[in-house]
Amino acid sequence: MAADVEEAVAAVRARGLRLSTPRRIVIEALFASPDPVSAEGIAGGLGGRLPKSDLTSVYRNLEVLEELGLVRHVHFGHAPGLYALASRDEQEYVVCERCSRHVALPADRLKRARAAIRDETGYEVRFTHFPLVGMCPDCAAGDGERE
Amino acid sequence: MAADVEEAVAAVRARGLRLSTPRRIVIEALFASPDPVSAEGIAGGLGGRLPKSDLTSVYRNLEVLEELGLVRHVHFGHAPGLYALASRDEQEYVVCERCSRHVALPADRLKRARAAIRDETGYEVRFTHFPLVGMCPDCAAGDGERE
DNA sequence: ATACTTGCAAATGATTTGCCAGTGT
DNA sequence: ACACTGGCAAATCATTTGCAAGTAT
Repeated sequence: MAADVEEAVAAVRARGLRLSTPRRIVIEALFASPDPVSAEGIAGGLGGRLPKSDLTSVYRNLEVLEELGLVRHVHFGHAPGLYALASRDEQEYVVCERCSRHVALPADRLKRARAAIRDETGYEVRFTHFPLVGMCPDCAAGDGERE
Repeated sequence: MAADVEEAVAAVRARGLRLSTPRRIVIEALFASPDPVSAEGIAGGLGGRLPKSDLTSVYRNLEVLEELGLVRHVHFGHAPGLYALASRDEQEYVVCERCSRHVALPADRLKRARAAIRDETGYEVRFTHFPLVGMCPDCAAGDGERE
């Protein structure tokens, strides 16, 4: 479901939405970023790789695309939300709250943890929208780095 | 470590800090709330139970008390941060991202999940500062409620 | 007396909303 | 043509910062 820009564009049209230039740029930006990007990053044109756009429109388009199920966003700690293609963001994240280094994990890598949480709480959790937070091995070992 | 207001006051003094009226009120508010409260809740006097205070001072005092290790705060989804006594907040939380219902868990209840995550990622995670997010049994069953 | 604190105003950062002009279909 | 969008300014929300006046020790 939406493996490239044209497919995403088609999905947008299929829902009766229009395809304006700013909207197309947002879509392209998402396909151009291997990692989740902030709205500001997209508005800034990914640092020159794409035309800049209005930040408000970027937010509004991300919202629309998220409703369509094409986009999703993650919150790393207190940082601004980061957006990514839903098709690509089947990953879960763990962030270090000391050095803010983060690791992306394939979808079912934390199956065991999820099952343990389900057993204990009844909740079906995911670490996609709000990632796991903790200490990375280095910071836990005592020597914090970065940030 | 700080089981009642006077002990907390003593801890503050022991670190060479002054004990002003606003600061004492923040401490009392934290002891008076069984659940985590927002800065605004404290400034509002917990709805009449305590004198109101200036929101800025509340934030500043919470910050100081957090540095002393007396206080800690949790982020439930996008909601404002909630503050609680560190001695009481050895709990971890699971929130439902649909109905926002949450459950507090005793400190070691998620031991297994934490261990699984440590095995898979090397990270030592805790669900105290940023809680677990997922779907509660009811919402997962299809019938969302509240909010 | 002298730092530490307060309280009010103003700044900040992320995101949203209002509103009217612009434009895709 | 007409509803959907864009862009810019202004609003919001939670939190922080500046700074002069107040006060605990």
